[in-house]
Amino acid sequence: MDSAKLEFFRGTLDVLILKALVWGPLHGYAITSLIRRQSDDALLLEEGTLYPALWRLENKRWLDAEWGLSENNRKAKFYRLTAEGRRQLRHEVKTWEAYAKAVAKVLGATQPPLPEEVA
Amino acid sequence: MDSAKLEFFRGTLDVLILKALVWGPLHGYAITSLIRRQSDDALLLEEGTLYPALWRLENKRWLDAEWGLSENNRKAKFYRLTAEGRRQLRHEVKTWEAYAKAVAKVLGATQPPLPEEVA
DNA sequence: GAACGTCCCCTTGTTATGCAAGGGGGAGTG
DNA sequence: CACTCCCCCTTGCATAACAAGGGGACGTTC
Repeated sequence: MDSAKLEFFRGTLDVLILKALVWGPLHGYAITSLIRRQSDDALLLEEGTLYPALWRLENKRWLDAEWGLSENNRKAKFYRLTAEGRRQLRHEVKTWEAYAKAVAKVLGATQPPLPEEVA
Repeated sequence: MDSAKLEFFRGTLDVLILKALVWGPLHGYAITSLIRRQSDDALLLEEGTLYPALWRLENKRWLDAEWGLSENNRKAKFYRLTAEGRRQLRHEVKTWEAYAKAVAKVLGATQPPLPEEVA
């Protein structure tokens, strides 16, 4: 099947990026690869999606950035979680889990609802 | 915590509506209550969200609608799954499950990625 | 030395979807 | 009478993700 589009799950992007940076400072390209790999190629991040998102998160002080050199000796911008970013990550993970669970409940229902539930 | 906003999970709405109608034809208000109840009040559907969505789904021929009388003897528009809507439901459930699983993989990772995965 | 693939950053324009905030009306209850 | 629940709908807004660009530098291959 087609690789999953993030479009369908707006808001998931932020938490994925925050989570990726838990492993240490990464540049944009590495964030993309990391998320792709850890999701077994299911989550493919467009660059036109990633960079505005990074800017957004940096603007909220959840990330800070610093220019440096990549492993391949190229100019690259490294992003790092701030303390607030770490808090935000915990919060968003909880939000995601609660939401996913709620959706799973509805989608997984195999018993028809009681009549008064429909009324 | 604040009740979950669907905003964070765009696209989930359609599959939830489709699933709700598996139990039989329902009017808009009943769809809202059903989803709310089955999710234990986690998923709250705004009317300004629901009705445009219903129109959209009807337009795609996944639903058809018919005026009738509610359980309380009021004028109400009943929506019903079409055959194509049923197919779509199965498809979207799979998409959701794959996506949720992929996100869970990334968010649930407890081991730092191997260096070459980051490079 | 030209061409190609990989690495790395970014912008602009478009589209869609969910939200907020309205409006209307009818039935039943205190 | 006022109020709450039931039931339908619209308009305007914000914003996130996509598509589709552009740029540059390094390595390897032919």
